[in-house]
Order: sequence, then structure tokens, then C-alpha cells
Amino acid sequence: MTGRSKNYTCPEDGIEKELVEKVKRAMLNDEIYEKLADIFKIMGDKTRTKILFALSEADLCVCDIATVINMSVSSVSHHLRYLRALELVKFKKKGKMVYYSIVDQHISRFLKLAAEHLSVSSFVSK
Amino acid sequence: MTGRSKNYTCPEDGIEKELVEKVKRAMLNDEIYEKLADIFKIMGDKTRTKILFALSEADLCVCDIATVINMSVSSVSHHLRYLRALELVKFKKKGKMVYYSIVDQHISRFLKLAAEHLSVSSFVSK
DNA sequence: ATATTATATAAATACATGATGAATTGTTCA
DNA sequence: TGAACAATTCATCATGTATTTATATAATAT
Repeated sequence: MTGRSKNYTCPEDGIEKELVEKVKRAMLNDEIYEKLADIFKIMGDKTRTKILFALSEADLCVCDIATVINMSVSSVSHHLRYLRALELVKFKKKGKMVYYSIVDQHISRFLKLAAEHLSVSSFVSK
Repeated sequence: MTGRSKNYTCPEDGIEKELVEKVKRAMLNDEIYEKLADIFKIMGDKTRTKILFALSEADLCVCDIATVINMSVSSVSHHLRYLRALELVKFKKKGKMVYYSIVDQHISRFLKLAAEHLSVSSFVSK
């Protein structure tokens, strides 16, 4: 009956237990993860990513967006609703048109950064 | 020629049309949006965000992760599979244990940055 | 060998989400 | 006024996804 080696069990071994406690303490408030995930979830859709990209280029009305990304107006409107809900885009009415724009330049920089990262990394290479 | 399909430019006059064309040209390859969305989608889940956060603190085995974030081992394993598939985490076997770690420090910096942004903008954590 | 432990996978369920066309709202202009 | 139009919302269908239970695989100890 040799003693347990250091990486023997995960649940009850001393060192691991300490590490687990340390990491546990480092974790943030649960709400944060929820909100974070919400934002990523919203950006985790091809159509919405396109919309955000398009709006990084110019303020556009709904049907212009639909044209640019080649989707139905209805669908675009639907997605804009999500983006509005998370305050990623804002809008301005002009007559019967509604012009959308990016709320925060961070978002578009964020996206472009990620896109660059992708083009550079192994993801796109194959 | 009322053959308006679901994709038409709404204002047919010059300036808008030109703008739409300009934005259209600025759009990236469709694949990019797909890949981008894939990554965001993966991070767009509370559980996975937590896992990535935990792994930013230390390399951990599956059941340690489960303990830290208080979820079933099975569920954690399931999510780790997704994270592996997108190469956001890697693993090393030690006996019967499997230790996971973050592939790219960018990811954890990315997350922490986003979390900071959140804490500053509306919510207070910890 | 068998038992135990750590992960992984499979199947099942329940819920969330995206796309679409139809109906609706709200605005402009003839 | 009402016809035309931009945008939104509604209803529906189809697909996707998270979690759980149960089972499978793999490493190790007895």
C-alpha cells in the first residue's frame, strides 16, 4: 500500500484540493459569466456577425442591410432586435426608413481583431 | 418587372445604391463570418465561459473543473469536447487523468478583457 | 483476473433559436 | 382619404443545443 502519488485522485488529494480552492476563489461572480456568454452568443451567429460588419462600414437601413448580406428583410429585422436588446446597435428614424448603426466602436474593432486573428491563425488556412 | 425577389435594394436612387455597393465590396469572404461566429458561439455559453476562465487560472483535470464550476463531470466533458474541436483547449494525459489547458493565451486575455468591459459598463462583480 | 476510478460517448429529453411568409404598424405622398 | 412602402411582429416549422442517465473505454490497484 504505497501512498498516493500527487496526481492520483482528483477529489481528495491535498495539493489538487488546494489548487481547486484557489481557482474557485479566483472565479468571478456568476452573473458575469452569464452576461459574457450572452454577448458572445449574440455574436455567435453568421448573420449577425455580417450585420455588425456591414454596420462597421456605414450606417444602413434595414433593407440595405438585407441587400448587402443577401437575406430577407424579415430575418434581418429579427436579428437587429437581438442586437438592439444587447445594445450593440442603435437606430435613428428618418421618415419611414430606420437607419442602424454600431453603438460602440469597440464592437467593430473587436470583430475586426478577431477576424484578423482568424486569417492569421490555422483556422482559415485549411 | 415586378419580379422583386426578397433581395432588392429599397431606395433605387443613386447615393444609397452606391453606398450599398461600397459596403458590399468591403464585406469579407463568407467563410470568415462562419468561422468567427463559430468561435463566438462556442464562447456563448455560460458553462464554457466558466471552463475557459478556470483554465486561465490553472491546468485542471476534468473532475477538478467540474468541482470548480459545480457541474456534472459528464456535462463538463461534453463541453470540453467542443472546446477541443475548436482548438481552444488542449490536454495532456497523466495516468488516467486528463489535464486540460488553454491553447492560446489570447483566449484568456480576450475573456478577461470582455469581463472587464462588462464590469465597467453596467455590472459590478465580486 | 476483477474492481475501481477518470473520462468519454450515446441516447433521450426538453428547450432555444433561426428562417420564412403573412399580417400588422406606422409613415409618406398622391 | 387611401395606396404604397419600410419595418416590425406573429405563427410556424425545422433544426440546434444543453443536460442527464446510462453505458463504454482506458488506466491502475488489488
